[in-house]
Amino acid sequence: MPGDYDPSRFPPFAVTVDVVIMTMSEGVLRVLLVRRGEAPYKGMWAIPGGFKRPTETLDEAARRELFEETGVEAASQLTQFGAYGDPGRDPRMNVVTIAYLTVLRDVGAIAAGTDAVDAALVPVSDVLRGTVDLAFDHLGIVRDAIERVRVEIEVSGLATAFVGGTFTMADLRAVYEAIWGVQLDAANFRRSVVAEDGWVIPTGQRARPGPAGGRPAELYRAGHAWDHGGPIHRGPRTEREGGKR
Amino acid sequence: MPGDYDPSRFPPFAVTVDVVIMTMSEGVLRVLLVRRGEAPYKGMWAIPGGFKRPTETLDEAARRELFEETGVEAASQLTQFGAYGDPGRDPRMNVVTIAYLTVLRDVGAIAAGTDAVDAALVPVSDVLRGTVDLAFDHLGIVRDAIERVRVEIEVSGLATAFVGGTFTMADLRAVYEAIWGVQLDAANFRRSVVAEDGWVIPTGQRARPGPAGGRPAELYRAGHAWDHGGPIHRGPRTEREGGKR
DNA sequence: CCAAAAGTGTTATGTCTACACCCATGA
DNA sequence: TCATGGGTGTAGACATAACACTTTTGG
Repeated sequence: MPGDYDPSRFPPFAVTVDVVIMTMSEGVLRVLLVRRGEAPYKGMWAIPGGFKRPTETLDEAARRELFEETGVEAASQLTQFGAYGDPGRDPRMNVVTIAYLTVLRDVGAIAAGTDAVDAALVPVSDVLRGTVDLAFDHLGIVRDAIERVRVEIEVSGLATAFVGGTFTMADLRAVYEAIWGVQLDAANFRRSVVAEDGWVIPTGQRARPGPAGGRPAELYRAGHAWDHGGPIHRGPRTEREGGKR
Repeated sequence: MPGDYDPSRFPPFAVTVDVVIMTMSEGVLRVLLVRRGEAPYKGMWAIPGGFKRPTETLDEAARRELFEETGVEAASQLTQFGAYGDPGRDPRMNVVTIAYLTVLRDVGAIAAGTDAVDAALVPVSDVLRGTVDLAFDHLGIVRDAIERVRVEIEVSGLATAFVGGTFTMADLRAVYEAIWGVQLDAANFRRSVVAEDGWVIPTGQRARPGPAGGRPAELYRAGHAWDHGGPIHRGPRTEREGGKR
């Protein structure tokens, strides 16, 4: 190992940054995919990304790529979740990619605006089921991103990134239900969130009910306590395989 | 962004893999550091690592580096936790490093055996306090590794990696207490661990008490349930800054 | 016998869950 | 007024924490 360390003779790699952009619309979790215009994997769907520049940090590269793809300046909530460097993952050369995850709301209009290449918000269930084929090892990257999201909404404030600046309890609850694939009791959900100050701040305004009527829901803003973990936790070790009870 | 994607003209990087090796001895959490023999940062402490080869995966590179440094074949429990690529983090060239974390027991003799360069098991408290200066951005990498360990022992079976093949309840409890910096009730700790099958398996043997006497403790082996999270959890949201109560 | 450490029992307190019930709105 | 969804109350199940107590060893 000491003799290996020769700076003049190291194997060169290309380093890229890929960004998994997630959003929720129509009650389902979706991922932003772009259609590739060149070989390899021409015409297939892929997650947006590009080369890291030597003068920027990895985080800066991710932020730049996100901006170039969507026009969104998401300085916060851009979290690195993995590195991928299997030989042959890019048929042309040795590429190591650093994968980032971010959550946007109202990405629909943005995605439609990037007309240089085709872009779409694909339900993650379709990706996981294999309905859409992804280029490179991007299927594995998206899979890891989903898993990360499932954890992050529990231990960080990621849940509020899915909803707008103001939201109802039902909006917020729908995020947890869609991502965890569970059904939560509306009453207990509300209690958990309102139990402590800092999670949500009532605005005094009301959302107007849907076409079927119903009591108008209170509108909240996200509080400051989400940085240290969310108020909602996954059911107490239910249905763990191998457990006794 | 479409025009950028020219394979013949990409910025080359060196890609390395660094391994943070942690262990517990004398009741304190320690990290394995090696002393650098060449410039830059000659004579300073650093975490072991080396170049990724184009023919191997990142995980394989980490496993190989670990083996070359310690002679240990740790096929499992080698988890990637971050990528670091700030410009200038290596003064000679553009280097992106992928950081891995592993936990070993009885690394003392191993570390002493690597006589090519100086190696030491340094208490992480010393590293965090800045008592030892680390090369490159390795201080930040170790900091991130500690934080990862604190989370992993709660949500995965990492705690058992710190103890031997057989261990007492006190051994296991000491791991949580040292890493979280808390004091746990021995009685309640025991109950939580034996509450469900799968965490620990009694061997029927006893550990012999210390010089001051005391009842000999039962010896256990680790069960199979640790893959899906440990039985011990951090106190219920105590001392969160900004909370109400 | 005494000190020390392991292990058990017990009880108070807190948290989670299910579900009954009331409130406010559109049609 | 009815249907629909929002919001509140509450009793039982369950989990946690604190600590007294018993057991088993070395001196």
